[in-house]
Amino acid sequence: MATLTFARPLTRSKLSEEIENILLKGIITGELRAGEKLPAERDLAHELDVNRSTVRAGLSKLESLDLIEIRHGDGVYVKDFRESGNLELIRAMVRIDEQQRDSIIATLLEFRTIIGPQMASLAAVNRTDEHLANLEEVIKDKELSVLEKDIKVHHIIALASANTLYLFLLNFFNKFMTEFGHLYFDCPKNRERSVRFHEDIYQALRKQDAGKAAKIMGDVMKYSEDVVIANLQNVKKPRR
Amino acid sequence: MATLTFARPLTRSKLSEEIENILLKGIITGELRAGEKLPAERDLAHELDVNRSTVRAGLSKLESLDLIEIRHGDGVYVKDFRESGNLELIRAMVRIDEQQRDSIIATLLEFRTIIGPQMASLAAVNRTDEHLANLEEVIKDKELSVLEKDIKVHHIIALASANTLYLFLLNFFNKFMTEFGHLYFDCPKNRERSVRFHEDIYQALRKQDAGKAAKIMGDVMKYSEDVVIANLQNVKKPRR
DNA sequence: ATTGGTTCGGTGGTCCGACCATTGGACCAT
DNA sequence: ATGGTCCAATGGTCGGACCACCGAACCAAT
Repeated sequence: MATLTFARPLTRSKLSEEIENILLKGIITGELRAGEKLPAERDLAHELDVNRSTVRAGLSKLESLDLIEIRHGDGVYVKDFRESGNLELIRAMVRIDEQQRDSIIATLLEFRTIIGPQMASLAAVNRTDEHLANLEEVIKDKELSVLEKDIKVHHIIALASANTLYLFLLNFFNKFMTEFGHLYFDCPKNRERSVRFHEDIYQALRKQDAGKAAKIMGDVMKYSEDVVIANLQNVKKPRR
Repeated sequence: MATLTFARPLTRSKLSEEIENILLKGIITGELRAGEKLPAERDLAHELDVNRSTVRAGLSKLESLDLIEIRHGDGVYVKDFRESGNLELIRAMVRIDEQQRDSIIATLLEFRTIIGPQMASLAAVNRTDEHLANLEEVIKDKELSVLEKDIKVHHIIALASANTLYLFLLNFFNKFMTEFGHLYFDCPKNRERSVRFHEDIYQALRKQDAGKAAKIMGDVMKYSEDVVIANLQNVKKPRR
């Protein structure tokens, strides 16, 4: 049976999301400047030819991203996303501005190289037998692709580190991996490298050897960083 | 004139935010388990005795936090926040579960100690004359408190690093600093330490000395980490 | 001239009831 | 067992109304 791995789930956008994206783009590109006051919801609704509820739904999302400030009785104001922007905004920026995609991914990978060893070290110390069992189960699971395994392995390590911050940072990375991981895992050599990593890190965690865990993590992070960055440069579209 | 520095701005909560918090609490505490299906919006509205629009506003926020998944024509499902939670969720968790507050703040500070030097190093290399001028202006501004200066100084350093990821991570930290910074800056000795830091880091950026910038940042991060963690332990409420 | 109260128009927050769009399941025909 | 059709449930959008709040303008008292 054909697998259709190439077919991404289609995203039929909701109207409110279109509103969100219109304003989002305006803010990121700077057309809507920080401090500027947006038209009233009723006016926006009329201009964009949608209902006020729909506008409000879109604005609500932008407020969650800390890109605007909605003041009851006053109005809606654009914030300076350089001061208030959070990590979720990075994903939105990649969606809007494809120009920046490559450099952002490279930055992410560098960052992972910095914090990965720290997280692995913590995990080696704090891991429970249950974490170890879960890890073994994932590694041996024949149903999973290497990419899926890799994401789960990292997730278990983050859980084992018993550090909420690392866990949520990793979730952020994983959302990118799900989207762009193929850049790395399409190559059999890289898949082999990951399988080896999974086994090695498992042993390090089993022995609770923090130093070894950190080194193993650091090495594989550096390796993947180099590979992906090289890939990005290869497929980079030429700019005049 | 009295300053009222003790008076935090009052938060008159919106109804939709109460809905959000009710469900948020349920999810974080585990009462609402991952995968579980929530009652239909119409039923929720009836149970909570608010309008369906209000329920939708609350659900929309939770969706932004990636805590629930809203499926058109199907229903609303609880996600596993350990897999999907992002940094913004940490702030929500601190708001809901005060028990965890101290350990989370400590974690944040440790983390800052790890990435701070990296960011300072990048800033020393990539800073422009404009960054330097802004930095000087902030440091010399007599109107600002040391806490306000410190936040602005870090923000300029993050901007100078020319790294979107660091910038947005720092924004996240700053939101905590605005709330809990007094734990550190109430003490005159710590304020002096920060003033010295501002001057030193300015000089390092001026000379574009990456190594020195990293060391200066690392030292002050470690210092503040130790101080705040000691403070947290002092004010910790005794448990049973 | 400054301070404090009042009014009023504009704006976001909530409510109501209706209809549209999509989904999942039941049922049926092949 | 497969695919088609229909239906009830559910989220998305709509229009219109009213409430809560803010800011500016104005007024009143000192």
